Amino acid sequence: MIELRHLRYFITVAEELHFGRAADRLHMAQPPLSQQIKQLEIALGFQLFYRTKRSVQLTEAGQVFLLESRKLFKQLDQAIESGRQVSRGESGQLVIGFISSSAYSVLPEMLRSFRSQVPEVRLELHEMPTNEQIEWLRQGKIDLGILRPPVEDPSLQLSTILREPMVVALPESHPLIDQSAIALDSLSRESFVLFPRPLSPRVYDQIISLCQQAGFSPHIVQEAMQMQTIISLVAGGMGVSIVPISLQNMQRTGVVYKPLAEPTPYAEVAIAWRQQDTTPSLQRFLALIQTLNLSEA
Amino acid sequence: MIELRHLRYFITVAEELHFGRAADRLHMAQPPLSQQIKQLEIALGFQLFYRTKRSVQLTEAGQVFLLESRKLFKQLDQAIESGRQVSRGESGQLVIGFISSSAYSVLPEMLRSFRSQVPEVRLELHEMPTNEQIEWLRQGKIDLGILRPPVEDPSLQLSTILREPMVVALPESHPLIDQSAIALDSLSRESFVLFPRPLSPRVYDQIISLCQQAGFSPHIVQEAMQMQTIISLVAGGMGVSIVPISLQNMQRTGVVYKPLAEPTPYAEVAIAWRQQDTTPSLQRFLALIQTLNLSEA
DNA sequence: TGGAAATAATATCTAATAAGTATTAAAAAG
DNA sequence: CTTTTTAATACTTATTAGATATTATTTCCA
Repeated sequence: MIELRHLRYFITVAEELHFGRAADRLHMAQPPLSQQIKQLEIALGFQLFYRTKRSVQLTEAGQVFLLESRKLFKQLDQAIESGRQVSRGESGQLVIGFISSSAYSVLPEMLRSFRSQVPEVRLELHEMPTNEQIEWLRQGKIDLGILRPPVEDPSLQLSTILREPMVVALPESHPLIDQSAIALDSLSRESFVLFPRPLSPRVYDQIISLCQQAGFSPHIVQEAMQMQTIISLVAGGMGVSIVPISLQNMQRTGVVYKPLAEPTPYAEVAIAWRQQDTTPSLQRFLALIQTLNLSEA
Repeated sequence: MIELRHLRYFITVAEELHFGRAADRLHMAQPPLSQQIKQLEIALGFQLFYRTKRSVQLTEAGQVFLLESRKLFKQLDQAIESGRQVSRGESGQLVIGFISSSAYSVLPEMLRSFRSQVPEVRLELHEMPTNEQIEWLRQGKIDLGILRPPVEDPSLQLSTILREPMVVALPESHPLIDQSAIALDSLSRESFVLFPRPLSPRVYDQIISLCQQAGFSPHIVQEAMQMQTIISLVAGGMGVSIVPISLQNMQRTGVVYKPLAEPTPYAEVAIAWRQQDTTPSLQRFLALIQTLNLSEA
């Protein structure tokens, strides 16, 4: 079996063209050097040197193999170097999952500052709902999730990065449009467009419970996975909705957002990652998020 | 000291993500495998795996190093293969870059004699200007360049193979055609067709400077990358030019070549190759060129 | 829960093999 | 023709890769 030792020895002998001197340079005796070179020649299947009893010369094949061997060591050095760089977090990649609504709030700011401060790390982004993110985090398919709490899984670590108030989204033709704040009970006869409960059970239940307190059960005419879709449905007059305030950033025409008259529920956004997962890229991302004030985004 | 053994073991463990199974595949016991991997990590200076007591995962650095390690073995195989080929006398190929004008001077003779004396080496030829050849030599895309000095790069070796006088190229309808030699100042009102300076700054500057000495700055109406094109433009009456004498071999009708009355500048042609590059094919080519007398070509 | 199974690490021992020593054979130098 | 140089061979020693036995956790399942 060929080992790097063989190549190191070969290169030295090829440079010295003298077994004795090469052995000196390698801090070893001459006979084992001869043996190792012979071993290499047998493994390769061709002669590296023309030897007489007194002199040593490279064969043509030996010349070619010398160049290739040197290249090999260069490449090894480079492999080690790039490994070290990655281990120091000076390059590498970070795979991130995010909920669609975060694209209108925290995500842009996070990406911008990571890009500018850690440009050597490649980012890969996947839009997906919270429950799917949890699964992908477990399987190691993503390194970081931007999602809505709660997350029960104890192997995942969680940090809340944003608490945003919920607002009412109305079609611009709606009669309540002139009010500065909407009382919930004025919506008791309205059709509601909401996200499916599994997407964010906590926020969903908050909304339902608020309506209950206002004395009615909301009439849900349509569910949609994506916040964008919900907003589009509202714009199309399908109904009203209650959504996180950051959706305002979408600038969708045909929709007007109004604060609630009642004490507002808050929708939280958190980041989640595997507890044991300590890739340098991730560490840097987490450290950077600490420094950001995302609540205004 | 890192050995290929370490890399073989690492690759297997990385593929199995399981020390026990990896050890099986390697026909060895699990403990020494753990030890060798640990040894490798110490030598590299970074972790390759995240290990818990029960599971193994590649670190980011490990992922990078895995790819690099595989490349390394591929390159080793290739090194062995090309060594074997050479040893069987099926020695590979020689890739040559050449300036277009050499096709009318040194190149044909070089190729003919190499072909006849070293038929087992395949030749690959690329026509390209000097500056491009230098780049390709550096990148190892060509093994030998036939080009115009100067070449500054210290990693390249140079040998001049031809010094040829420059002559004036005139359209055959030109009034000066009856003169046996052309005095430069008689061209002060002429339109010139020349190559772009970067192609051969030394020759270009020589021409300009000669004109200056004759008391005028040449009026350059057209530049062309290829000497053939320049000659065609002259034949078409676009202007006159000053070109290496070997262009006569082109036998282009409609053009007449006349020596200069002034002391002639010489255009040199040289061969260049990587200093450390000593493939047998190249060596033979270089040796052969020594034996040729190209100055008459 | 509690115990069995799985799994990587550690400690210790054995065997393979790399390296060393002594010597030989041949060639070159004087 | 002797001395010196040099690589190869034969044999011994030292190193270290690998094997065995065991341990410490963790996971899985009853």
